[in-house]
Amino acid sequence: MDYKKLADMLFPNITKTISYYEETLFPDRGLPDGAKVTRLAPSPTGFIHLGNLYGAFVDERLAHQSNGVFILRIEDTDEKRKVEGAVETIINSLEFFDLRFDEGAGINGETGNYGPYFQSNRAEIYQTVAKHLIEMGRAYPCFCSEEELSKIREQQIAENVNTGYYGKWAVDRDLTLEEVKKHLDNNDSFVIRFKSMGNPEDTFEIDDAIRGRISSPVNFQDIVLLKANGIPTYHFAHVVDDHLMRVTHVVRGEEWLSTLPIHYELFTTLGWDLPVYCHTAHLMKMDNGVKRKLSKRKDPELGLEYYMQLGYHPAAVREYLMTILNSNFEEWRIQNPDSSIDDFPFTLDKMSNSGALFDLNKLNDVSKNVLVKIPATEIYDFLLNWAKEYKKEIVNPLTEHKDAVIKLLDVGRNSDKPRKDLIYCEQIFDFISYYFDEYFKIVDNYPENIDDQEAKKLLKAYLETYNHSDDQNQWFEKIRVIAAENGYAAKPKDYKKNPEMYKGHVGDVSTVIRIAIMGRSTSPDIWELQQIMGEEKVRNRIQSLI
RNA sequence: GGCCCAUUGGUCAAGUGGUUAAGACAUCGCCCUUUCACGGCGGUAACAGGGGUUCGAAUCCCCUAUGGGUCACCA
Repeated sequence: MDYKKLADMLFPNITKTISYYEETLFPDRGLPDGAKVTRLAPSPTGFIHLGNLYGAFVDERLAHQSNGVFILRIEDTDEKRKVEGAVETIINSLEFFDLRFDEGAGINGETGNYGPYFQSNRAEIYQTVAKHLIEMGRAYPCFCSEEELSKIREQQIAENVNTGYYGKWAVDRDLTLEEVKKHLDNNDSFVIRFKSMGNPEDTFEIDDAIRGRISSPVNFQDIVLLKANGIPTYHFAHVVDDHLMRVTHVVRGEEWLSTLPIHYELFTTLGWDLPVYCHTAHLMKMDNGVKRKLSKRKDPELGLEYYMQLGYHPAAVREYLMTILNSNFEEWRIQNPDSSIDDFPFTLDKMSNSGALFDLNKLNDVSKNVLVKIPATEIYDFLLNWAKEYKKEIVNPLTEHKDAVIKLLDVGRNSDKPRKDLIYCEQIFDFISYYFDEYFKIVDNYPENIDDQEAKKLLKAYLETYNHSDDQNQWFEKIRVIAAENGYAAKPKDYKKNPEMYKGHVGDVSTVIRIAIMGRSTSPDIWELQQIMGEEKVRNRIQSLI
């Protein structure tokens, strides 16, 4: 068989060679030792989720920690799945979470010398490599129709052998030049298949940077390299692109583990070095007592949009992700409370290889601790930007009362034991919403031992002695007096000792006041809040209840 | 079904032949305290099961179970 002739017959217009690409167009990057080149390679379906972010974070850290390069490559080889505007969505989402690309697809076109970065624009490159494989006798055209393929499949099932296109089942494997020519003249559509030399009995071993040594049977399937439209399958595109883009580390989900043998055979057949594979575990979720993979249909918390809508701070999400990415991160964080997350020495071998359960509780806890370190003015800006996008009706109130809001956000945060009330925007706004008259609502009930009449009496007394310029101590002493005068213990300890002597204690009195002013039975310090709200607002709220 | 991967408290997890089996979140109790939050102290709670190997196994091997992935001209 004259493979060269076959190759020219199939690809008469391909005149470039692999070495042209390897040496002239995409030469070695000349990066310092240890610099890692990684890539995020999403398909433009318009849906980017937490799992993507998780993997992207690994790519980003690997590249930027080693002075390497982080590439965005768009895997748009499947026309059916393309979604308009998806690339913009992907870039915007990743940027929101502070993941920056050095190279590849971008909002304003591509940057970098190893493009194009859209696979749909790389057809000539793939065809050059395919042609080369045909010349080697390791690829061939296959003219089988879908019907023929499913017929083969049926028979394999009937005979109880492995399904697929391989060995003696690969009927077009040894077509003669004349047969190929006849098909071509007939304008029959065809794909290019890889000619596998693998024996299903053989196994190979490979080191995965996350999972360690893994072994599996070698590939023996003649998988499709180029589809009928001349566009490559994922397998072929992965091998060609990652080689030519000089990618050193391939980070991808564990669903790719089972096709690793294909990639292994492709790389070795072409005589190319394998990248370091890093197969990440899936994010899981607890559902009715069983652990299962997060699903984009059933689980809104998988979508990045979910966190953006609730207004989680990107730094909090990153921080949380890092805690599940590297098991020693939390320990490091305790020792380096004020360091940037970028200073943490992220390593692949500290990554778990079993699926982590996504834990909203933990995210919230992490978020509290992240936000407590962010200045109130910055939180204000973040809150405002969030509102502009997701809760427009509060933009005006927020802007009009900017100074007060900043103070409210900062209450109790500037001490050795700062309050950690702030988690995410939706919750933060709720937390301070009582300030705004249009959102103020009485949601909690007075303590059980106090009825409406009693509450009115206490509030009246409070209003009569209220002096807005009292300091915190003077203010609270007055409350103790009111308590005592009305039969409440001025100190909770007194009440505890002799509960039968009192109607309650000073805490009950302050609760009544808190409810009158804030509408709820829990809040930060009343005096501080009153100072922020101003005398008029305080007096009005009390007045309206008596 | 074949093949591959995984399995330590409710969750994330440390652990790589000898540990009282860490720590964090959650939970519960106590303390601090005018509420809440913060903080402090303490408690409950785990090596999926069964066989080996070994003086000794969470750690090595085998089997079983469970969960996950994959078997496309999708990625």
